[in-house]
Amino acid sequence: MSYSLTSFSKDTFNTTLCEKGLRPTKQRACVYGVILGKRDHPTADDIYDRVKRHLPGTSFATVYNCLETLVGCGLVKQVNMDRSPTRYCPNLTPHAHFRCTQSDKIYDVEIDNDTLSRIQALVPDGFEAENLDLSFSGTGKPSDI
Amino acid sequence: MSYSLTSFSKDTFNTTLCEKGLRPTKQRACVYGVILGKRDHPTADDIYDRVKRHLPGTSFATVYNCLETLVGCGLVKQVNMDRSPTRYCPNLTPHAHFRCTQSDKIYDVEIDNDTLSRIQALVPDGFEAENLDLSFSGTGKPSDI
DNA sequence: TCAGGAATTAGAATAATTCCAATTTAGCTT
DNA sequence: AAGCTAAATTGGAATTATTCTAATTCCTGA
Repeated sequence: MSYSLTSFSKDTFNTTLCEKGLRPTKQRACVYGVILGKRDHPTADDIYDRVKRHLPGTSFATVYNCLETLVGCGLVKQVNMDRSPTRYCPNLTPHAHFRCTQSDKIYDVEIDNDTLSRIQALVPDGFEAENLDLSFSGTGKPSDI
Repeated sequence: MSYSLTSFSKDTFNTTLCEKGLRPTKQRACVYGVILGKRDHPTADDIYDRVKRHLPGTSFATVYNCLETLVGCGLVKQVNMDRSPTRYCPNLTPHAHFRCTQSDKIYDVEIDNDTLSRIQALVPDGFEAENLDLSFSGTGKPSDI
């Protein structure tokens, strides 16, 4: 296999899955590996292509299954922008996304703690937010255009 | 027709469309009317059902066409939460959304100007945000659960 | 009233994702 | 090491929201 998880992420991967009673299979490792390997917010389709280069027999269903598992145990995040295909992201820190409408590229946007807590403070009393999603779209880096 | 636009919104509707060289047809008025009439963030499907009660011959394609037109001229906003069907909202002020994962209801969440400008300030130099989307999900009002 | 573009229509097509039933695999037990 | 069992994977069918298409109908302004 030409993809490789660093020993750190291999460890995170194994322990995170095992803690939940899930098996660290080669398909799951590969999906996780390709997401970590090229942090370009790939779609399931992109991931499928990349995974097939390492594990040619892999099916689409497996890619979706693996993604669901990885999202479920918090190893990767889903990024949904409008109606476009879901993208996946290994950046687990709280951050926003910016989509360039011209290149369709997605950029991570840091959220400082102060702004983050102000955002969280918007949630009215009686509501309990488990998740927050912040995204921008517009024209991105000059190099994209 | 049992739905009715207030004279204010009828006026907004007519002038906004006419300004863009678009026709204020009865289907468009009806779609706009049902969205204003029950501000519950309906899906295209919901809107289709409601419109059919007033204009029985209306097709799904028309509902989508009308929605596209209304969104295009800024009379309503699209709300996309995760992968669920697009919802529509007549609240044009900058606001966020909260989805209760138990009832699947969507609530508008006000964003004060101060927080709004802090959020806008997150966008890095060289990027120009035309749109911002902020949404929360979690457990909503006790009455929902 | 008539022409011509705009809007609507029904139904087919598409795209992303999920489901399903059958097979394979991994991780125990012995 | 062999067998067992539940978990994971597989290919293909199904689903769902949405978009497309080509034909028809409707407005509007000459």
